[in-house]
Amino acid sequence: VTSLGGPTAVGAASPSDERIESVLASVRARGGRVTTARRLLLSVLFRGDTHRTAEDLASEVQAIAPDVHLSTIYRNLDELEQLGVVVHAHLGHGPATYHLGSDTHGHLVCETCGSMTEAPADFFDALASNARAHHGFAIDHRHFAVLGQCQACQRVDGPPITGA
Amino acid sequence: VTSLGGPTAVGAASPSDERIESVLASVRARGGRVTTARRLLLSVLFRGDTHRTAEDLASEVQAIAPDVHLSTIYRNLDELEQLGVVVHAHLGHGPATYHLGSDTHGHLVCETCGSMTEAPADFFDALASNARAHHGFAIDHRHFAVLGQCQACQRVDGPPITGA
DNA sequence: GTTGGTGCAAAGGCTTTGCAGGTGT
DNA sequence: ACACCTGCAAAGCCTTTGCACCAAC
Repeated sequence: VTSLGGPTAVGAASPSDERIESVLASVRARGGRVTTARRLLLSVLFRGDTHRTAEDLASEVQAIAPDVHLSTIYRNLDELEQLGVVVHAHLGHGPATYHLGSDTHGHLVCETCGSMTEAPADFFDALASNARAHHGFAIDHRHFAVLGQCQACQRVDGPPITGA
Repeated sequence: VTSLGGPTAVGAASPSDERIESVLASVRARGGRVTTARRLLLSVLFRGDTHRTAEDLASEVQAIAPDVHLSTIYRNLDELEQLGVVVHAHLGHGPATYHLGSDTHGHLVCETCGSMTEAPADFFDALASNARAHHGFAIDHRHFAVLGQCQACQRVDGPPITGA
């Protein structure tokens, strides 16, 4: 079940507004323009739950500006990823999910029921050490989920076939 | 009667022939038929390199029987996966690769250059313990690769911009 | 003869791209 | 004014599916 990702605590002035403006400043500095689609996407990103697909985000943007096209969302997510504002993760088959670059957790995804659990970054420390020591390889535990089987599905699948 | 893909027509039986026949016995036991495509796919699987895509395998089969269609390869790989003979792994974006179920290694894939390194199963022991202890989750380190950056690409990307 | 497998073509799901016209600076 | 960005439609990539014929048992 979900936990992390609730809206930030309410303050006098919305803290996401500051973050949005800060990102838009980077966009401008890079020669980019501040468009409605871009601003809306950012506000949706900073406000909502984590683990949303491009289509989820598009729907939320389109609730306010119905003409914003899915391809625009993809293009903007791409740019935001280059700026380090968001990262996308592949949680098994199906569409990628996007979340804020500040999130450092990984994901455990059940191959049987599709449920997802967040895994703190330090779950991956030993694997990271092994990869670095043996191959000089720096793992990125956020990009692809770790697949496997959740507790509930292990119980169900466990006894192979008992006959009918 | 065709000799195509049958047990080696001339000469002593090879070790893969035995394995092929053993798999085909399981297929028959399950009510399946032994077809040319199926036999050829198996011989290609047992003979060749690991980490081949469905299309790679199709090409190799088609070198002998040009009419075998890619969709037949997919269907047969699917069935072989249910029998535990093969597993497929997603090595980042791009097509899945298939290898023998007896392979237990995982994969480290460079996000920058796409190079792939095999990681022994025990690299994942600590992660597996964490996942089990904290979430009762049984990881399957073979299904999805661990992404990251290889040594060479870290050197190139590492120093941001050193000028000319 | 029955069942299951196959070739082919078409669709499916997710994402990217080409283009012509609109928009921010 | 200029480059950038956008909406739209179409393509692309990998994989699955529907269907009629054929082959294995």
